[in-house]
Amino acid sequence: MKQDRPKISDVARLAGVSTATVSRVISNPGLVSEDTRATVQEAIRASGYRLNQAARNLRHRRTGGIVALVPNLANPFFSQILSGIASVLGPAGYNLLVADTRSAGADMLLDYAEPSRADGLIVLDGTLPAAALAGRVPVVLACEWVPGLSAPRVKIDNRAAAAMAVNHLADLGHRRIGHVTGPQGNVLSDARQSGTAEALAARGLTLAPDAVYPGDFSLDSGQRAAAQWLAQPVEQRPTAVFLASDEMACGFIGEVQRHGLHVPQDVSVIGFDDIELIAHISPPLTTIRQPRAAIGRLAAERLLAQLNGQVEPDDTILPVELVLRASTAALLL
Amino acid sequence: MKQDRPKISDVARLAGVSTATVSRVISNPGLVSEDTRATVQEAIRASGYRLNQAARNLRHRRTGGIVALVPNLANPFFSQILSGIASVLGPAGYNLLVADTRSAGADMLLDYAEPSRADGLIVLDGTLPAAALAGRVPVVLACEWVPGLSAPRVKIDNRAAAAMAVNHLADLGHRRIGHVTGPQGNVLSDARQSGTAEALAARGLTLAPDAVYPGDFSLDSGQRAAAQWLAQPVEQRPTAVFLASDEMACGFIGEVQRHGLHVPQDVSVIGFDDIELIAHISPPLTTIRQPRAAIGRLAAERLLAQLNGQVEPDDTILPVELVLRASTAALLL
DNA sequence: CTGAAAGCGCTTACAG
DNA sequence: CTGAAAGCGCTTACAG
Repeated sequence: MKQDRPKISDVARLAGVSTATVSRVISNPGLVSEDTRATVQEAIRASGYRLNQAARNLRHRRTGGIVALVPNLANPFFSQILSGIASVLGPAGYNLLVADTRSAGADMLLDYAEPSRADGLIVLDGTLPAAALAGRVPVVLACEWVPGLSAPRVKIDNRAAAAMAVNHLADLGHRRIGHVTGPQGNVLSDARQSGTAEALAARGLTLAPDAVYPGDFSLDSGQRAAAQWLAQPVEQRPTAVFLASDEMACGFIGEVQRHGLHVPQDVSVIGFDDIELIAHISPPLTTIRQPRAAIGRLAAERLLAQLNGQVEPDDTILPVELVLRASTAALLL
Repeated sequence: MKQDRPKISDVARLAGVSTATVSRVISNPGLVSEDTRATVQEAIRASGYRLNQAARNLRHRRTGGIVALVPNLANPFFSQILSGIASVLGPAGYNLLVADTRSAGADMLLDYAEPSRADGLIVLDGTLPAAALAGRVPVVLACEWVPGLSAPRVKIDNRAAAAMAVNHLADLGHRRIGHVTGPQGNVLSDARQSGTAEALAARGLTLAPDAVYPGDFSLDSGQRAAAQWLAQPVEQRPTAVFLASDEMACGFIGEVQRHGLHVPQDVSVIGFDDIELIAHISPPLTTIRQPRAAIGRLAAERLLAQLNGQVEPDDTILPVELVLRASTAALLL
């Protein structure tokens, strides 16, 4: 299209040196004498030369890109993680490519795990097939993880986090405690549900089957869980509910309020994630905060470390935090 | 790293043909006889050959990537737009690269507008300098736009959308109508504020200076606006407020409720965007819906059209929709 | 229909 | 410290 883009040979001609020297001035100036360097730099300036990354990458047999595989790009939960990833990838000279695994086919995934496509992968979707990812470009798993795939993981302790939520409710005197789960087959759902059951058991309580409401992290599923809860007899239904995501908690509270009941008077509600908005709803939501930006940053750092040859397959577990707001209260006797 | 990745010459040797023929089988099979094609395809299969995109791109003088320049990746507003963009770019064989313009320096932006970095740009940040973007790779502006930069725009009619909001409030009998603005210097803020003033004027009402509250689209700024509103004398302050974003509306409502007042009884509130969550808060928020996924899809399509040589510098204006929920009500006399 | 050869724009041992 | 030359892995006019 543009024949005017100067290339390295144009600069070389202008400066009266070889292309090798120009290349050195660009990528390893220490190798070049001060005089030559100045001449070349002037020629670069004068010609308006800009490095062609694609050519350099081909030569280096790398792509300069890192792909983030996200289950659902439209879900705001991931935007802050991406933001964290971008904040370390950019300065390190890598492009961040994003792909939505829900809308991409299986063959697309294979393409993304191609060394010619990306130098590494940050996988945020635990439902991907391990086989498609194994033995290809370096991978880091963030938040979710792919069972059977050995790769560094950057995550929180979901069991312990769930226990934290449950203990908070139990500390407030609640004994009938319910749980709204994440989607079936999701590693996070499982971990949070077992964490819930274990924490209850540790306090002599049980997670009754009719106190477990199936959800899928979405607002709508939280609303449906509330409908189920509302349909139960008052003396049987949980007085406090731990939901595996803030979105669900938001949907739950909205539905409960729509039926004239009050949070936390009629039911205490605790969520998970600490997405920004839920601090501003009424009542502000008590929740477990996940350090999303930090997860993104660390995942990116782990991947860069791998690319630089450091081998560190250990998991990184980030701390969560109980954020107390107004949606939970002591059980009224 | 891996010496085992077969290249086109390996396949050629295996099939007993030239590399040119292999290349043709891959990218233009019609040019090759059926027999040869079968032999080559078998050799590809047997060798496990996969095309090296970087090399093809260098040869084609393209990168295969489109960069989306987002003001703030952590803001959920953009995730659905990105999702729309990704849904058309993927099938068209392009990678979606994302960059956060807030965290990237000015020189980084120049890099992104490099033909060696990306084949095109989707700009979602109207505050970027036109000079940095002009005369470089093809650009499409989405949502926001850069004044003075001539490029196709995919957006809504922000003035008309603001008028829609204001008219709804006026139809409910409100006469003192307030407005919480977006950030200073943002093209959307300006358009929505003038739309508000014009619509009021058209009905014989005015936008009083003390009924304009400065915001920046964020939750916190909505909360601050509410504090300002609460500090005004009851008989002077607006009975209805139009906020330039849902996040601000959410912050506004939360603060008003925290002070014991009720929405919409004490003040009607209408937002902008229709982000998912605000349908589930109490009261559910009346708002103006922006078709975010469609904006993303269309922006991507316009860009692909440009890349294919179609010239169409016209703007695409997408329709908005008034979504009636419970946060607005008739003025009580 | 097929092949030899040049070239996309860089980088880097290898000499000197 | 610098240059000539090969090569990263493809594609595509040009011949035949």
